[in-house]
Amino acid sequence: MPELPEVETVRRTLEKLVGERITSMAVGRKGLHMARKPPRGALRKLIGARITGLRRIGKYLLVDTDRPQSILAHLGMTGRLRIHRKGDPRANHTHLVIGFGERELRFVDPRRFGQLDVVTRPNEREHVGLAVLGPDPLTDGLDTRTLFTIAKQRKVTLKALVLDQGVIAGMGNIYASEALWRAKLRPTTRSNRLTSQSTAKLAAAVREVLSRALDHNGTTFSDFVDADGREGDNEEYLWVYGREGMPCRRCRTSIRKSVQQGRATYYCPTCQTP
DNA sequence: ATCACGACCTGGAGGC
DNA sequence: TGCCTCCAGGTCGTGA
Repeated sequence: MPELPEVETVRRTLEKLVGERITSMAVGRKGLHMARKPPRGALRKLIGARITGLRRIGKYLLVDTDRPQSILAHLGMTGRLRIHRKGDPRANHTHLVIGFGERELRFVDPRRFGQLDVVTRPNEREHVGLAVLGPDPLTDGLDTRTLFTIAKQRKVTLKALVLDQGVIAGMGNIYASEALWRAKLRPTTRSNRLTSQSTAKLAAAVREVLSRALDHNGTTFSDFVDADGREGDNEEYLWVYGREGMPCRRCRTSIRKSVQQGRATYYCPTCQTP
């Protein structure tokens, strides 16, 4: 579900929590899979703290408090962070409930691929998930020269290159297909074969695809919603993802689907040249 | 060192 | 209706 535009959409709808004081903290007993279990003790110590800001780094969200600690969240595939009223029925797979008087922020994740942790500022970047992240295209920009240098050093497919969080933080499977279509590049092409011109196109395409999706509040393919429960509108603007057999929006060729590294890739066999 | 693959989970959709 | 198989926005550990 959540790639950079979706996580940023959630971040924006969570900003209304700034200034609120944490009055309760309930940690589910079933752990999340990735990182170890959410640190129950460290989370409970934040009762009484006040929210001072919401940040996003790649696909990670940071809930800053007026203490040195921040809550770190990653939504994995099916994670949701939503604001509820205290009495609302609690969904299955609710892993964390942060109370703010009459309101609650709930983290729900059926597949349990998400992550929850507590990090200490200003060393939050030492967290294993954040330490490896490359530039975030929307906050750091995406420098063509840097991307070109990395591409030349490696022989991964372009699909794998743009999905690598150490290369572009925040890219995911939907927008990887979208960006490569936009840049007219074949997903199976090896990164070391990129020219500086095509790298520039790719960098521009990445920025464009992500900011456009953000303008539409993200893509709801099956179940993404923001913190207020609203779906994103970007699905109807997708160029290739999920459009197998439908005409390419540039050249009318039938869009193809293939599987790369176990993940669906969509591309146009005519205008995305190998 | 680099790369591709399977594992980790649950639930929804579609076939029979 | 019910059972089975397949598929899913992410990341990490393994083995080649």
